[in-house]
This record gives sequence, structure tokens and C-alpha cells, in this order.
Amino acid sequence: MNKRQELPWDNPRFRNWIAVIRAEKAVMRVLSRALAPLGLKVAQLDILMNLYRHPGTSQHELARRLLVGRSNITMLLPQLEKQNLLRREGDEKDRRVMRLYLTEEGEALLMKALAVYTALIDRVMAQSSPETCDAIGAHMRRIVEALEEE
Amino acid sequence: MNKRQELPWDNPRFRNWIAVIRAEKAVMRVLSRALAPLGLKVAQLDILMNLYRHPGTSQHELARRLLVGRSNITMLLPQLEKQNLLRREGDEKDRRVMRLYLTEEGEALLMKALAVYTALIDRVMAQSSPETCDAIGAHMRRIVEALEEE
DNA sequence: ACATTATAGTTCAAGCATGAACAAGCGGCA
DNA sequence: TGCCGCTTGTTCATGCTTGAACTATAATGT
Repeated sequence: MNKRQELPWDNPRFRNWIAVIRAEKAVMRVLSRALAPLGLKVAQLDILMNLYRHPGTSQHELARRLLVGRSNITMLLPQLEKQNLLRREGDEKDRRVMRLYLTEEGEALLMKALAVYTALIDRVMAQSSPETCDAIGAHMRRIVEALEEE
Repeated sequence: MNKRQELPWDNPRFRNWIAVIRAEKAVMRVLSRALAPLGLKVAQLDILMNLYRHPGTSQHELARRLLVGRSNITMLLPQLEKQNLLRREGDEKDRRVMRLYLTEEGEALLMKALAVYTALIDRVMAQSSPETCDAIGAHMRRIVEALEEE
């Protein structure tokens, strides 16, 4: 009659997922502190990274890729623009959309930030073999796919 | 001379960690929507879960386990107390600390929320074999340990 | 006993993220 | 052409989280 025997904490899946959340939070905490000397927030780095990989992204596309609301992007951009890290250009064919591009300054800062980020990730992912890391990555990508349409 | 060849995106570790972040975000988004009908936020569920496992936790301990600031707990508790989900009792030996306990009502709501949560996690963790899930959990726990003291 | 130092919890202002409501622009179809 | 619906981006109010400053209490050392 011990209720605890059926509790989630005894379920490996549950415990393992909780561990994922805690690890993600811990890494983000460390990352945001490591980024502070560069004057960058994590959310800003996310944007710079995406623009580097996909120059000319629209704000809507950007929001969707980062899994944040569109208004969030609108609020974040002015800070980055004021620091000359990126520029916004109106699309010529569709005057509703703003296309975003990194400036040289933005690219330079991104490179410094990436050095910090990759150093941290290397430490983090060194906790398992490359094969296990790949399995983790594959698993996580499947999760995103499975949840995509909700 | 192609700079991109040394970029983080070509590094499996990097890509895999990015996948972790995206998956975590996606799951949290779905969870918070699934919890809405119960009138619970994710942060509140975190607290209830911890109090169920560790009755009599102090606010400070709770904050540390959830990896949030102490003030965050202070701000969250009144809502939960007002809904009669938990009660706060002053410790007799140390009059600074407040010990937290779930009420029966809180425990009942927690059970409903856990049903929702475990259903989601089951879907999420079904993306890989149990062995892989265990490997993921072990990896994530090592990460938290490794970053603990910073 | 007293002074010092450390800890638990609270308050407050600031920064972020969100969703709803809105304006402007596009595209299709009569 | 002119209407209708859809999409893009913005604005605004709200709520969450944080860190610093503060109060109260405890523990330590002399």
C-alpha cells in the first residue's frame, strides 16, 4: 500500500528528464556569467549566432527558430542595433518584412563570444563519449520534431 | 581558407548541446500549456514536487535545489499559500527559517499535475531506448556536478 | 557578556519574455 | 479595381526572475 512505489521519482525516465532540465539551467547560469564581460546576454548571443548562419533572416523567422515570441525580437533588436552589432534592411519585394544582417563589429563580437561558448560546451560535453553525445543530440532533435506542431 | 570549417556548427558537441537547449525549451512550452487547466505554473509545480519529496524544506534549501534566487521563492510562496496548497511553519530551534509543508489539497493537486507531467515525459523519453535515456540522465547529472561550485 | 561575522528571509527596482490588440502591407478572387 | 483575409512587425500591460540592500536571528571568538 505504499503509494511512493508508483511515484514518478522511481521512474527512470522521469529522473533522467529532470536531470536534463537541471543541467540546462546550470549551464545557462554559467554561460550568462561568462558572457557578461563581453557585454552580451544569452538571448543576444542566440540572435547573433542565428544571423551569422542565416544572414538576411526576417524577424518572424528568427523568432520561430529561437522558439520565442515575435514581440521578444522586436524588444531585443534596438539594443543590438544601437551597439552596431547588426543592421535591419527593409525587404524590397515585401515591405512588411525586415531582413537582418550582422555588421562586421557584430561578427567580431560573435567570434569572441563563440570562443567562450564552445569552451564551456566542450567541458560540458566531455562528460560522455562522442558516441553518447551524438545519441543525446539525436534524441533531443527527435523531441523537438515530435513536439513541433503543438 | 574557408573560415567556416572551424566554426562551432561543424563541431558535433556544439550541435548536440544546442539540440539539448531547444528540446528543453520545447518541452517546457508544451508543459506550461498542459498545466494551465490546473491553474499551475511550471515554477509552482517545481516547488510542490520538491516539497513532496522533502517535506519541511526551508526556503533557502528550496531555492538552492531549484537553482533559483531566494527572493524568487519569497515571491512565489504567497500565491501557493493563498490557494492552500502549502503552509509555512517557523522552525522552533532557529527562528530565522521557515519550514514548508504541502497541505492535503496541495498534495492532491500535485498528483494531478504529475499525471500530466509524466505523460509528457513518457512521450519525450520514448524517443530513445531506456539504456540511452539512462546514459543521458547520467551525463546530465555529471554536468550539474561539474558546474556546481561556480 | 559582547562584538563580529554569517545566515534566512523580505523588499524593491530593473530587466526580460509573453500574449493580445493593433497598423501596415500583401495576395487572391469577384 | 475593391474587398477580404492573412502575415509582419510594433506597442502595451502583465507577470516572472534577479540581485542588491535591509532586518532579524544565530553562531563564533575573545
